[in-house]
Amino acid sequence: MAPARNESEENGLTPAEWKVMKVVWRNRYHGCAARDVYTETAKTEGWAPTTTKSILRRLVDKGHLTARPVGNSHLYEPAGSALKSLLAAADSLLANMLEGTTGLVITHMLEKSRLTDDELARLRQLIDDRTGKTNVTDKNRP
Amino acid sequence: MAPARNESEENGLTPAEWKVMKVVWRNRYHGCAARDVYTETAKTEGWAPTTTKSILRRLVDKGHLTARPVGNSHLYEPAGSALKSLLAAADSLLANMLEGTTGLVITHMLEKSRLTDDELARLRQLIDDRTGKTNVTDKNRP
DNA sequence: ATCAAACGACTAAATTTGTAGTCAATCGAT
DNA sequence: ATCGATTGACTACAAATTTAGTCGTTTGAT
Repeated sequence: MAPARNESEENGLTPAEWKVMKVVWRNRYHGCAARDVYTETAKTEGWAPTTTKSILRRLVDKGHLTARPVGNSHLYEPAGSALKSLLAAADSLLANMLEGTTGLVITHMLEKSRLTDDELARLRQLIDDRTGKTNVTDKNRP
Repeated sequence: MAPARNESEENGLTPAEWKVMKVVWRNRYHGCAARDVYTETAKTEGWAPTTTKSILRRLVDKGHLTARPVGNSHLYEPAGSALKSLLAAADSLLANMLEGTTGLVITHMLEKSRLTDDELARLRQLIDDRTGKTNVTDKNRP
């Protein structure tokens, strides 16, 4: 016998749920009707409208979205910020790092990203702040 | 009716699978017997030996591990590098980024990591190389 | 007022994941 | 040679995920 419970660590979204959440987050200031989401996911994912609607309902159940009744339909709004979910996903990636991989993975992400000069500068500042305070190879010290 | 196939984008590991893979990767040079893995996961996860063995078998089925028969048991070895899987996981994190989040997420990861000075230096070099080549706010240019 | 379109609730089914039991074969110690 | 421990193969089964259908109700156009 086997009880099963998962939820990908804690607040985890499934891949399909991410796709829906991304649409809602993008439209976070007006909020989304189900239709706004499924017209898009129909194009991008080829999903039937009902598929998207099912996922929306589950996201509400799980507390990732709020649904306010408006007319005959609902207005869906994110319950939390995209950033919070992304940071949580980043944390669970970090949790899987092995010895010596972290730097390489962060490097890889940096390479694949188009950061603005401002973002790069901030990152560089952070690196400067941290250099010398860690885990040094510690050969020669005055 | 509904066919379902998932696999978390492509090569994705489930959370339980990551836990097993991490043990095998850590012992990648000797290889692991099932027992090596389940003594550890029993401690760290509280799993029954059979649970771990099931996951090992599934990982072989999915091609993430190879199993070479040795005596009465098998020697499990990673079919791919940990780094490769981590980079794939990083890519699917990147795929979920929204406008303006990437820098913050990378910053967050950097903050949470203990990189060596060497790694920090490499990262800094990369940042320097990239600064000025992107997405500039583009106000003043000589 | 009528009626088609659309909505959300409910239902459904294949698959995957998590978790573990059973069991025949085998290895190792006696 | 015998027998207990261990192994991997197979089985089990609940919960979660993906994907979508049905249907009563509401709405908007006529």
